[in-house]
Amino acid sequence: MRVLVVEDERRLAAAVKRGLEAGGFVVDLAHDGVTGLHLATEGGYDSVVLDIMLPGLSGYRVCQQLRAAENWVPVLVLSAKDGEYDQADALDLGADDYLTKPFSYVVLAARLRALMRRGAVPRPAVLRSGDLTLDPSSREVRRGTQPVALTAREFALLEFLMRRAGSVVSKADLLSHVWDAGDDITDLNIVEVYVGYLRKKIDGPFGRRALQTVRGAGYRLATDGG
Amino acid sequence: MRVLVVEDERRLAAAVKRGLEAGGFVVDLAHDGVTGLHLATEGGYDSVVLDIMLPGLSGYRVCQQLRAAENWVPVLVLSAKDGEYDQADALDLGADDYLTKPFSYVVLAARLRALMRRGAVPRPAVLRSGDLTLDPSSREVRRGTQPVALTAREFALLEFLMRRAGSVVSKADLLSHVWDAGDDITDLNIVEVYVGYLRKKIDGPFGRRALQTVRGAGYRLATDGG
DNA sequence: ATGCCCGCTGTGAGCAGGCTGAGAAGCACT
DNA sequence: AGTGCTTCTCAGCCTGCTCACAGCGGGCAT
Repeated sequence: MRVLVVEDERRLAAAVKRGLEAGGFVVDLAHDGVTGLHLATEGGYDSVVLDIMLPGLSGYRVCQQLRAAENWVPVLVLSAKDGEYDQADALDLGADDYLTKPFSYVVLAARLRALMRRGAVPRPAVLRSGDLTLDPSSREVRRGTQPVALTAREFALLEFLMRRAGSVVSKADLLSHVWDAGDDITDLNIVEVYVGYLRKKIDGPFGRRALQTVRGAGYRLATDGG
Repeated sequence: MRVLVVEDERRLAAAVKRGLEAGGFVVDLAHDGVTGLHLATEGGYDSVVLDIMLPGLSGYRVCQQLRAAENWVPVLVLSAKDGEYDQADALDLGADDYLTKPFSYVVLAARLRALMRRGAVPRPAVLRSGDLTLDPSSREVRRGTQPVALTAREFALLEFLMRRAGSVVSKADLLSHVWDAGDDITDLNIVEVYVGYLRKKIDGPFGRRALQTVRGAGYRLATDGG
């Protein structure tokens, strides 16, 4: 099993290499994002371990570009514990698993094996929940074949919910991810307002309820689109 | 397998030649764009390695002219790591792969082999969206059979949009790709102005809207030409 | 049954994003 | 120098998005 490890801190990289080799992997190293991306695109790896903080091209970008090039090699992202990014962001960008530093090589190896067992699973470029589809690149949303016109904010909200379809997302989460965290907006009502707008547009006038309220917890987008 | 390497820096060119010959390729060198273009047009190569920064005729122009002459030999473009151009530009102009310096000869050789395995893939010489056509080599644009006269800037803008027809392109992207990145132009209004010019020319006076505004995101050229 | 939250929605102000007309500056060609 | 075209800046306008607010209603606990 060949693994590519992309990590700029040389000592850590070497340690990971040794750790994984001890676990029976064949390991190649890259010390910056650009090299990493090229080696990964080159193909031939069964999985890629990707640091987020990289000089030049960040791990996120690497992952994003890999997926954009339709390369579905399993990617495990490493991040510093106190990083500004979180798991959700990494998974959104097409990573398959996530580990915060410091971590144990045993755990890393085990997760890699799990990923590889699953193999390279293509993720469609378009999000789908039942007959509701959202294409991030063209910014088009359809209910069945019927196009749905959304404003920028509504679109961002729906995209976020669809990426987490099936799980409950709290209003605070939505506020911080869809409304640019760090702003001094704290009134959660705005989320309720936009959920209302969205419902009007994606659930027909009758009864459908793709976007469910989970009282006291948040909202959940039905995986079957309502 | 015969490869033409076009690279003005003699030492690097010689090194690449040695590296590829070690990998079993037969290598010819050209040290400037004009010679490179002649040798490549001459034919007989299974692939071409093309530096971007070349005296006289840039690698981009060489590639463009090759394709305009319906020569579909696989082209791999080399660029300096900090170059102002990016992968997308190279691929847009008809290159088949892209590598930033510094690179390893092993990787270069592997990629060339992959390219040759794929062989020469003709790309349509003319871009089309519905009844809107744009021919990059003759610089002609037609709506149906009706020719449309565009200025240089309008043409560049339309070409860029047509290469990404169906996806939303942000104004910032347009600004950096159509208006020569690196300039200190930051006022996005110029994009709006040119979109206006373009619409006047490619959408008739009535209702057509090939070039859609996606508020808060950018513009999208309809794949069916409006 | 009652009261209290929590969530929903109608209203309207403010404003950002996008469009356009006018015109200045630059360039090519005569 | 004159003409015509292209490129770009600027300011004003308009649309409709975004958001705060306040009142309403339904569910839940007591």
